[in-house]
Amino acid sequence: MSRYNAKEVEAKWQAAWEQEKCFEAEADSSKPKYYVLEMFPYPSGRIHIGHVRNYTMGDVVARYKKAQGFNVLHPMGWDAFGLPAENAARDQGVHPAEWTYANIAHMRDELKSMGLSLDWSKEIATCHPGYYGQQQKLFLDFLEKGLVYRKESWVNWDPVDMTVLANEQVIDGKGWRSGAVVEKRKLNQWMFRISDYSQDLLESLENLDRWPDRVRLMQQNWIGKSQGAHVSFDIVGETEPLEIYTTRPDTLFGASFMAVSADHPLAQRLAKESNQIADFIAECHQMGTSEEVIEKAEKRGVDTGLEVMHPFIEGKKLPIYVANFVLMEYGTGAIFGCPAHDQRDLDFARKYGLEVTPVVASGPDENPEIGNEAYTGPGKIINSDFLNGLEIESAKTEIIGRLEELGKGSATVNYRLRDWGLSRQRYWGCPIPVVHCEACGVVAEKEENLPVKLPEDVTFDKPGSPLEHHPSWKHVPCPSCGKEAVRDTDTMDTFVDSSWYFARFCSPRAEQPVEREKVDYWLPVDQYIGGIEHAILHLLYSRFYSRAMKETGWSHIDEPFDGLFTQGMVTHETYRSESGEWLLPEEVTSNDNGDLIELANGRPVKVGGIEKMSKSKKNVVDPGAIIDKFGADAARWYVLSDSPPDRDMEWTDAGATGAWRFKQRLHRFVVETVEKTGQTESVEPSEFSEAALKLRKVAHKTVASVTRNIEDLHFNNAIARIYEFMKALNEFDISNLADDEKWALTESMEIIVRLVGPMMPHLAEELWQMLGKEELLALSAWPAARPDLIVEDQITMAVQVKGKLRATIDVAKDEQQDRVEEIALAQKSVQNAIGENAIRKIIVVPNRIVNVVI
RNA sequence: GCGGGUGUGGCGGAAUUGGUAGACGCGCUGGUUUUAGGUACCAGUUUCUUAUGAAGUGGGGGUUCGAUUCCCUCCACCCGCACCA
Repeated sequence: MSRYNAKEVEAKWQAAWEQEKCFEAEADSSKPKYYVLEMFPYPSGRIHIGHVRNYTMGDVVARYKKAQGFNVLHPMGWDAFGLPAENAARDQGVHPAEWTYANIAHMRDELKSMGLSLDWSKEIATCHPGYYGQQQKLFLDFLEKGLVYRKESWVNWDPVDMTVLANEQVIDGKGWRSGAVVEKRKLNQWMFRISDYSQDLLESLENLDRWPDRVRLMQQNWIGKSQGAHVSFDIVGETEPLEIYTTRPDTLFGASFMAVSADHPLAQRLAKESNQIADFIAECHQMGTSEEVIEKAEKRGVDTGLEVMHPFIEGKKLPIYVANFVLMEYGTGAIFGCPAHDQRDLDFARKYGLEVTPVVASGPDENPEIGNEAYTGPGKIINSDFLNGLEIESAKTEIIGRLEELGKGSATVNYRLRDWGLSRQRYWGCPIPVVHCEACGVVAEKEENLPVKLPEDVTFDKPGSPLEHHPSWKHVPCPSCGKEAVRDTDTMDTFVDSSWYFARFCSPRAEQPVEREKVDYWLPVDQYIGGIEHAILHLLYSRFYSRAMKETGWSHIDEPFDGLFTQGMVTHETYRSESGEWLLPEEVTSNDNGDLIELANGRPVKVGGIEKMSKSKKNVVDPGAIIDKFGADAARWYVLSDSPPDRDMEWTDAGATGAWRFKQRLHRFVVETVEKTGQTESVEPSEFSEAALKLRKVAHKTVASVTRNIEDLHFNNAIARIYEFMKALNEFDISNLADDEKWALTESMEIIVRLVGPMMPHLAEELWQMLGKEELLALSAWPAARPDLIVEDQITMAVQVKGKLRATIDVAKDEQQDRVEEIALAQKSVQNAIGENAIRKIIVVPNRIVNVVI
């Protein structure tokens, strides 16, 4: 028998699918649609195993849904703008466009070698003017609707490179290339009004019942709705009060200081008169813009010398500090500090010797000690005049009422979600299609001038943005008055590109952002698959974009992704040489003793932890090499089989080998069986032998469970069931087959090939042909499980005594309860375990378990 | 720091969601066949144990007739934190 040659077979079927245009989808309102989408990749140059895992999962769903009779849209594109292309331009002198398109070409080939059921006719790249021009059109529509506005906001500024840095480019407060201490700077930037949608984005999460709970929870917390209060404090000797936001107005009597952000107008004003404050603010501005850095930093502040009057405690004054842990972006940028009941405030108070007054008591103790831990739990209010004895919630209501009477505060709903700043001072992104005119101000580019294309002749040798430096690009006439004006030289955040690509796929070549009939048919995406790292920003921004596109008439939906699945990462062991250098897995082999050694020189290798694959630790495997070695089917099978799809999986060569072996085994089995048994009658026999019936039962049960497992995206379980089925097939004696047994065997072979189809499509297609099928497997229907073959009439029940397993009994399905008890008690091992003890009661869970309680 | 998650044999994991823990795969051990260079098949494989049992799902505690599953607490690792994508 000739060996299965994966390379030839895989290429053959890929060509066949392409020739038949199997996966090209057209909107067709007579058929039910199913839109499967995996998060599109950034064209970094090569696909990695994470991509293989992600796209294989999507492909299984796409092929399965197609077999179920759906009109399936399964497109692919490229998230092609972004920083790495500019870094490559700087480091290697290659133009971002050239670098990007070369990467796309290579990655497209790699993806094609995986045999994915993608509609390549709908391919898009966000860096193509055909895409970003339409994005500019959307932007102008949003602008007209008031969904975009300009505002000053903070950026990380590298004073040596004279450029804005991304958070990841700031390392320990310093620029990654220059090493210069990074400053916060204010720039005029475009913002999307996503915060106007806070309530809607929050409420609608409830209906996203095909999203993972944890993602919904993370979004809920990110939006961060809080019920609190605004409180005005009179500043001693000033006319303007200090306005704060708090979620704990009930702790107002425990206030011992006020704190404002370094960016608060009050701090800014005082800095002009006080060097100490100015210096402190300058220090705060060296902290970077990320919330993580701010929260982790030591709580510090400087006393302004100003004081406020406590609104309820006669004569009590509280000092105002400028503090590094107060965020200008949240609430009003000012707080009152209640150290006893907030950890940050407590750390701060201990550092500056401020008073700590407990106002919530957890127990009967009327004056609990506060050590170095703030008390944030429930309790009764103490030390708080008219609030004493109240529970926290009623105290909140009470004090807000009193504040309102005094005109010094009111109940307020606050959201943590901030507007989305989209301006980037970079070249490789979508130009913002507006012009700044001295006479007319900010003017939208005329629609007929779209796309505003990126200039190609740019250099990256100067610090700052190439668009800013370009000799002519930015100089254009004002679209309104025609006088000399300048383009906005900023480009859009790449999150904008990925916030509507799923809609563009419906009509990828349209001369407008989308064609309504197409998006009306295809959207929303029925199953979206991608990494958990996008749980918040990308998904939230896309949800906002859908709403904004609805408001501007481009779509009918609020929620873009009906079903969401977040897959885990792929990890690998790490290896180091004797001298401590990281080694690639392919540089490592094992010797006769099973110890790992370096392939090059035979020296021992130190094995490190299992970590997320990363270039820096070299624990990466190249999918191209894997596919070359094992074939695409084996690679696909392995990434599906090994771990639950939402969890991290560890890549091991042994695992891939196991997948390869199964592929060979299945191939050999079908080939040999067909050789021995030949063709079968197509008419189903009326009677089956016991062995044939047994096989059929396994086959149909497998259909039922694999179908359910794929619906639930539990691919690893589907594969385990297929392995069990394979075992049953192996046990089936194929010598001297009667006609009915032959028929049952053929049925089972067809079923296993069909079930394997979405996962190992090339092998399955090959075997399908071998079974005499004319139609492509890719176009044929999913098998149905016969209900009469999947029910069992005998059930094995467990018998426990005091919760410990003592016996199992075989009984008829749905056997009478007292009969079950009788059989259970008749077991010798059960009697032994009961011994002299009296039986207190017997619990019988039908068809499951008997528990004798003594 | 804040928010979210994960933890089960030597390894990846399963457990119909409160009902026989370890399905299935890998690895390993023994055997059969001899494939001579990722071979196939059969048997075994949680740990301890006086072979009767006992313990066991990251540690500790709790609820329950019964807990991998629910609650509390601690530990370890992972993801996100608004300019990486």
